Amino acid sequence: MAESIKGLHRSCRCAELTEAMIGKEVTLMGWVARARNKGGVVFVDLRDRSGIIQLVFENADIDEQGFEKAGRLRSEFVIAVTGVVEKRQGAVNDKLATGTIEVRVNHLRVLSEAEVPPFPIEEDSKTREELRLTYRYLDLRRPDIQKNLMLKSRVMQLTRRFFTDEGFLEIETPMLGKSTPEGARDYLVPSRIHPGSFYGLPQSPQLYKQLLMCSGYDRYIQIARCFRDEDLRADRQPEFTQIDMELSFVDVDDVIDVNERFLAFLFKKTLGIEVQLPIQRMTWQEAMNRFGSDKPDLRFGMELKDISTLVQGCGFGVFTQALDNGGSVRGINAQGQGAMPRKKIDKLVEFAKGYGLKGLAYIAIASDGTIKSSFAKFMSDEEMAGLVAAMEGRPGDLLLFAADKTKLVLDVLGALRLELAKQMDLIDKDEFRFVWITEFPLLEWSEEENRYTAMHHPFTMPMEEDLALLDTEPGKVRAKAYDIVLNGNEIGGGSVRIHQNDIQERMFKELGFTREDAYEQFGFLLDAFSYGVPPHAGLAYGLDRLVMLMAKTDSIRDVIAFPKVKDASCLMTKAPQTVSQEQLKELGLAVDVREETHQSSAEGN
RNA sequence: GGCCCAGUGGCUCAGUUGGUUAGAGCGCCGCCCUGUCACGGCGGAGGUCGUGAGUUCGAGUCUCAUCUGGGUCGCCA
Repeated sequence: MAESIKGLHRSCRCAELTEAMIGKEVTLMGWVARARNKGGVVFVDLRDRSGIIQLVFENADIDEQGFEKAGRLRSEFVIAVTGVVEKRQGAVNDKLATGTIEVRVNHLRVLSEAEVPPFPIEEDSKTREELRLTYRYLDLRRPDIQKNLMLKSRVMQLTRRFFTDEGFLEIETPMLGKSTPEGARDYLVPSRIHPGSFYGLPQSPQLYKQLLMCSGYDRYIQIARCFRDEDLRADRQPEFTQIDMELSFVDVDDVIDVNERFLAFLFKKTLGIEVQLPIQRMTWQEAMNRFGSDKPDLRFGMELKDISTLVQGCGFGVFTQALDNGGSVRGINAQGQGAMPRKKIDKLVEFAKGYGLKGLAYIAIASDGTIKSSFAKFMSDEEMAGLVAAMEGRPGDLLLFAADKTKLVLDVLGALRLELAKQMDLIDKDEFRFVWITEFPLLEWSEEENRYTAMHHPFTMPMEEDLALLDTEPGKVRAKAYDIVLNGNEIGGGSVRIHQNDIQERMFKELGFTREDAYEQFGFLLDAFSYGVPPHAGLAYGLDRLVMLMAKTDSIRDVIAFPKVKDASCLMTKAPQTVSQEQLKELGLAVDVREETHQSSAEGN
């Protein structure tokens, strides 16, 4: 039976008690984490978001009825107790922050009884995620998730403090906006007042923040919810939060400067970590060549080597054909892996095939220096020795080579490098290694659309020194775009925006936009620019991903209170669901779906 | 859309080459216990093996399909 809270006031949270409070009477409220009934004495671990304190119930201190109630306490009951803080009479528990003290209870109220939870409420849960997400409200009681969400709260607070102190204004932008077909798929919201018309939920506040610059709010920040209707990943949710900012009268260095000071501030205040400033910078081209990635993990080496020139005219058709087709041949050296069993190498080959590569060539160097290779028979001994030398191969090393279109080769070796680092345990999990990636390509050739698309977005400023190339070799134009990368994860990115009409028009032309297309989609922004626009630039962090890395967890779901699962549904609420005919009618909508889709959402399991 | 992994009592797992009443730890329930803290002792309940079809004398174990969850490629300006 549940009792009232009437007349009771919580003194503090459980783990906020200290030895300094010994002798004081306190009132605590929380959940029963564990009850140990010894017959004549009952111990209860009381839990709240601060941690755990041990309660002692003994006949001498509490009335008969209260003592009997204490004996009936079960896990997850919500209780209120009044008692005196004491130094422990028995052994101390050094696993608890409050392990030297306990509260001797003289009054107990059961505020809420509880069913036995479907899985244990404990740190480092072993329970499968499916179940935890179905009962997310219970999962959220677990100390590790609580720590993550408290860290996220702190990050948001420090973010606001830092940028406010730097003269930024926090301004909200609409959730109900205009759908823009460029980029990710939009989530659409039907309009009741305009049947057949839809709002688009923001993929980011991009256009609004540029408008704010036009309006003179020269430093803007927002912790903004964003939506992208694309497939999920371990670090990707359809609904996520950005730390979004835009600055006027600035160039690349200004944005980088304030942001690296922000990161240093944030990591110092939350994790006590000193971020060395300035943060290293690397051009996109260098990152791709050395690491096969535009978000390189610099916590370990194993850099890629381009051996295209070396294998030119060699006897191995796979290599020469790749070169003939304009591709390249590159390799990595997995040091000390020369004895890797054939089966494991085959697995790596399969891994590479997953990216679309046809195969991997390898040279395994035994500890005595003898060579085992998948392609030695096509090469002379001198050529093989040359390869080994170029890869700095030493006895005991495993050299892996990919030959194909350069983009694919880089992709595969970049992924292979990470995979091998994981297998070889090369990564120091306690290290936080930042790097700015700069000078991204402005445009990217899209095979399926048969045109250039913006790598960042259509308002990204080309580098001045490349402007001339825009008409001749658009693929070679570099942009004033930058990403901030942490431990191989893109945690933020941004660019300087185009504020000159003529450049914007050339940009649209390269993207295959007619003047009409451009005005149809972005007319309000272009108009705004015609009334006086300051040079401006910005950046946005993926807050969830950033906190995920700070919390050292592998899943973004661990830092989001109510995340979606892989198919973008919510196991707890069962969203999304079908709606009534009345609702549809009011919106002027008719639903036309194949039967299969329609049934699966109705029943779970 | 493709590929890979997992699905056995409330939770986490085991289950040999397909073979009689499917096991364990934790949890749960009852009784006992005044210093435990992953408390302890004694006793007990609880599953037909995600679902469906098939192969077989016989399937948790093999085959196919399907559902659920995870990872990943494509996708994510």
